[in-house]
Amino acid sequence: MTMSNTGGRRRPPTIHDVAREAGVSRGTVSRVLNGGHYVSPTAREAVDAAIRKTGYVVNRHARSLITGRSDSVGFLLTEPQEKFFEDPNFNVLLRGCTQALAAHDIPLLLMLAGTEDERRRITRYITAGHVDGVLLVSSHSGDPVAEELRKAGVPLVACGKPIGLGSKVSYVAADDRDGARDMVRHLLSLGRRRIGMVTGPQDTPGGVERLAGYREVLTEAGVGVDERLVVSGDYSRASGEAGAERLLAQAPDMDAVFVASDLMAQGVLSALQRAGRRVPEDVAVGGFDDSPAATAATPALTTIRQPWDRISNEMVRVLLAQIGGEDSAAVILPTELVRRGST
Amino acid sequence: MTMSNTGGRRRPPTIHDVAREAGVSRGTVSRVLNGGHYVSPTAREAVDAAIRKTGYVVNRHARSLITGRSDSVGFLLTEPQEKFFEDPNFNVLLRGCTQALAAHDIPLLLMLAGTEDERRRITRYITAGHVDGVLLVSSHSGDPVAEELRKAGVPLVACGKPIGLGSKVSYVAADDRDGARDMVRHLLSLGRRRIGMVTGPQDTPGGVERLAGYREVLTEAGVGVDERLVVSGDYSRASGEAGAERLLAQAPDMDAVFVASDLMAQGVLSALQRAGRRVPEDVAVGGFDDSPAATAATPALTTIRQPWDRISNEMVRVLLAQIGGEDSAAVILPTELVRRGST
DNA sequence: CATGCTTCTGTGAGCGTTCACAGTAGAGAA
DNA sequence: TTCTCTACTGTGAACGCTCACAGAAGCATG
Repeated sequence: MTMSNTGGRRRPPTIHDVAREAGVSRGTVSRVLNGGHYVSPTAREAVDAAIRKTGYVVNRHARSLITGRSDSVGFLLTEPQEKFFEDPNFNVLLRGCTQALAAHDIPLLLMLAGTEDERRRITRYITAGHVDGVLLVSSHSGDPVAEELRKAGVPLVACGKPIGLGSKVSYVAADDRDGARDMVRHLLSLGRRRIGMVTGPQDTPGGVERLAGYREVLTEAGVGVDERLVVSGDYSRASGEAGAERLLAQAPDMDAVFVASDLMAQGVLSALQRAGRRVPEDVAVGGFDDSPAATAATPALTTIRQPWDRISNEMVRVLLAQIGGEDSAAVILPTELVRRGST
Repeated sequence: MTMSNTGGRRRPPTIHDVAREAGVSRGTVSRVLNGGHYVSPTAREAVDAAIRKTGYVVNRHARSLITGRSDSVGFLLTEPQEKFFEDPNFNVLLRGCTQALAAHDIPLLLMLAGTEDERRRITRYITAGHVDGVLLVSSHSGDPVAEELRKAGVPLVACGKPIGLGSKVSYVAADDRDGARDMVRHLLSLGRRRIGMVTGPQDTPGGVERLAGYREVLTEAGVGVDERLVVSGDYSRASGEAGAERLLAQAPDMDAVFVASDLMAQGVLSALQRAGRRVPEDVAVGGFDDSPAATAATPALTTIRQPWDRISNEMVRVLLAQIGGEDSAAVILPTELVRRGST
């Protein structure tokens, strides 16, 4: 037994201790630790045993000092944080990324760039090389922090297609346009022809794409787009409610509505109910996201599921590849129509 | 093609470069960087200028290697993660801690101990000294990870009083018992006497304390506790709904109900509505948490606000103090009754 | 026998800091 | 003068690791 200190500070074993214990040199231990080429089976076994016996864990600081890598990545949120922290999708994303990184033994550093001061601090922290790469949640256009990171050559993967940034930024996104197309086709297949839409904000890629999908399908189907059937929202419940009211006023004959988020769709349901319209009999309602709000609503929402678990996995995969020297990449993942009571 | 120097990898300036630029030695630069005792004004000025000019940022790995500190802390969640990531309180807590730490220039590492594998990895990571301390979210009893960290002498601050752990673990909590007392007193002051309760899980400190407060006030007031008026829930919306149904069956004359979380209270509202009871006329409903669910409910919930922003700040303060060598501490923060339409 | 190749191992250097210590200069006291 | 004290500065030695390189051993080939 090594000397033990009651409940406190014990000097952790170093690679040196392991080498001595295994009867080999530091170099051999290091080789076993990384990759492990050119190591004899006997040496490897001895080292493994010594590691187990001593409880050795590599000192990442020492390693980072020489490799230049930090073996950690940042999860950067530059959006207004209240909004995102209330968003269940964001939570799934954060959780998914943390777990995907954990599988590679890479810790995730949570970075919230709210105030100007925080933005500066975080930018410096990242460009100084204290993380190897950044997972970026900042879908809206013209983000100065992201732009600066891009310029500094920091490996970067955005969630959702970044609007403001140069084309060289990697991103992973759900196929918003195709999802919207699916939903509108679904509504058409139910015989609806006066299909309204409550859009998302038009400075976000998702908002733009979902509207585009809506327009495309209606045009292709020969139904055409009636601009009185299109109103804009900001993904909030309240804006869905307001949007539905405007739609009912502008186009009382509306028989379906595609809402760009489930949360807004909840608001739409309230407004329709207040106006005495039955869902789905009078008006079919389609949401987007498949968030908890979708199942909590009455009736439960037909919606488009975004593959958040796959998105987080892909973001991590692409980021690690980029850290490894590969080129930037864009990954677009398919969505899925989930049919429930509202259509 | 490999990533070339077009916008990327330049060797960052070291303390050496700064020293040369300022015409002083490494030691002096280091002294300016930390604390800064025994540095002449001229030297300090020269160093500051050189730092600005070179854009120097300290290499944390090198620093950590010698100091033994990592200047980072972990935010550890050992609970089932789905549950927590859906909990708005958890999000506020995570955000608050991140920001409070950022003010000290300390990054937060998010650690999710879901699978057995992850638990082992995280325990090793932490006990190896890769973080200086841990903010712990694990209110339920008998957490093996937390216990191991405590034994290893890792600075630890829990959110909510940890049940299973030894008394030496620091924690910060809202005054659950006092909050519950406030709510029940409030209901009594409205003239209600048949006050039911839907409790939280009894293996969490919050669940226990809220029930205790309920019992205390009713006993003190001479009303007494009718066990048919007490049912247990698990903080989920569904369990609130089920609990209300049981209460209505066991005690149809119930004229108020204290629900241990807002989410459950939402379920209670649904059940009461279905049973034809008006809120608050027939049955007054009091929640706990003041989460978004409270204002989203109809009618809006009277509830007990937990001071989550203060909780996160205190957790960070206590943890940093403990890392600095101070003793463990327990901090209990007052709650606040928020009156809305449901009472 | 020398030469080359492959597979494996040990060694010294050095990554960028901090820290302990030694040293210097100037002021004041003996 | 000489000594002491204070205020400041410079210098090696670490910290624990990886990396490049030099060697050693085993085996086939010239």
